[in-house]
Amino acid sequence: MKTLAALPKQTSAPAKLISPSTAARTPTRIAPAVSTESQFVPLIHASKVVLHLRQIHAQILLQGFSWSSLLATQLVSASSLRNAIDYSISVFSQYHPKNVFLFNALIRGLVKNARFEVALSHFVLMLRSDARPDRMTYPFVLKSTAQLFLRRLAGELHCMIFKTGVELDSFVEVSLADMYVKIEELGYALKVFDESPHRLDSRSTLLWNVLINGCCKKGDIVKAMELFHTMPGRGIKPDEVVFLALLTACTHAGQVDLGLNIFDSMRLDYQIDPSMKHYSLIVDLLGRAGRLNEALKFIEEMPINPDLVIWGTLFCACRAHKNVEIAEFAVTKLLELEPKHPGSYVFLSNAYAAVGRWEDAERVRSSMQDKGVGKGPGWSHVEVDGQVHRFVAGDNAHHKDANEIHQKLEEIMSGARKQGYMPGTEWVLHNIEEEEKEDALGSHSEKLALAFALIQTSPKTAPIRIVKNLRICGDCHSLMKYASIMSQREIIVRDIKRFHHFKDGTCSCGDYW
DNA sequence: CTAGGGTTAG
Repeated sequence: MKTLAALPKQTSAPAKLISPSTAARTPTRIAPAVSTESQFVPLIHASKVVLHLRQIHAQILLQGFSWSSLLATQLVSASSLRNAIDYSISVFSQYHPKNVFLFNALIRGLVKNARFEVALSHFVLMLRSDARPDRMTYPFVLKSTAQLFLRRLAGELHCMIFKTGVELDSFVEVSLADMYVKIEELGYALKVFDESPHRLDSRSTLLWNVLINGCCKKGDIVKAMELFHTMPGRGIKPDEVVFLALLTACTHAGQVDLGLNIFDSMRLDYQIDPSMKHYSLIVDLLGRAGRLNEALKFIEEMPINPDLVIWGTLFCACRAHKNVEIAEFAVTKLLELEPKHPGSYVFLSNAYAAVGRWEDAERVRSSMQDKGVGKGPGWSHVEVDGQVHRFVAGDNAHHKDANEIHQKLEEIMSGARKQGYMPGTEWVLHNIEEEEKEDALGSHSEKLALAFALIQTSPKTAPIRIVKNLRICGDCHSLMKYASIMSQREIIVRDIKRFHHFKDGTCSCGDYW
């Protein structure tokens, strides 16, 4: 099959294509390119499946001369949004020369599909090409950098934006601030915020949310509340998202009453209807603090029907506080919801296991795998010398340093045991998503990442920074503390909820998270 | 004459 690159380009040979002799022989080919393009664009947008896109692609190929970067861009963009990122990459690589639109479409698609490393490598290709990154490029590049915790690149990108005079519109600013939040440089995030001409725009709620969320993630609820309270005075209307951040922070800080006040204020002072997420945060807030009866009462008085997350949250709280009675009630409710909610498997399986119904637990677990509804494996990554290394729970066999990592892990664990570390088997059953198989405890992805980083980096250098896609489990949390003592290193884990700083045997979250 | 965008939480 001919590749797109091999086809004559419309701009390079127009004279030849419309010459009378050519036109006479191939009359269908003299239609103006513009009309051909405009004919394809809506088709691409209307395509629901990748197969359609491939058919359109083939059709465009048949009319080779009207192939344009616009169509290529549309194809790349449409296929990436339909979960066919590999097809996007192949269209992208076939079209030359690549302009800024094409690069942007691909980078955006890669980010939407969580292929952050690949997104960054295409950004590098872009820098080496004639296409110059613009204000549409940076939000995605910044997002990738943030996700991968690449602190050095973060600064370089900010410089690049500044030096090349890319317009700092509110999108770029939000992305910049959020990147600094995610790499835990709250000071820089605040600087971006303070210098933003958009921050007092009534539509700048997002920028405020990013900052407040940053404070919450770091555990600085005082600063978060301070920022929050300055919003109305500046004409910024808090939205439902900022309350999610604040309530989560209250839960992590054990500030139950503050959280309840914020929840009331959200409804009464700001007229925001709580969503299911807000309700489950309150259940978590009460539950974690051991106020289980109140949590139950709260659920029963909710104006909407509690979903499985709510019952699952209550169930986890009951287990932590060893309240069998309410736990069983929560399990009953979870069972009632089972047929309707394909996402309930993790909770349900744990609930069965907790009441000793191992066969049911196993049945749920395997049907979860059959239907492919698992939340995906836990993974962690860690950066060493600018390279991102990713680890998946229980599976480091393919890693080239698998033996060394395993050995190092053994060494850490036995050292920790001497200092009082007890492998926390209760976490095997805890609802920390997918990683709870017994043998997986010793090979959780964050442990693998830690061992790898300790091998690869020399003592007393920069902190080890690990990113984890789920919440860190209690056993790993405990081991990290011992590891921070033995290695004399600072270890930072950014999990899905917040930052954990391990130093000299303690964690910044105060073990309540 | 020009396609494409940011916060919770993947």
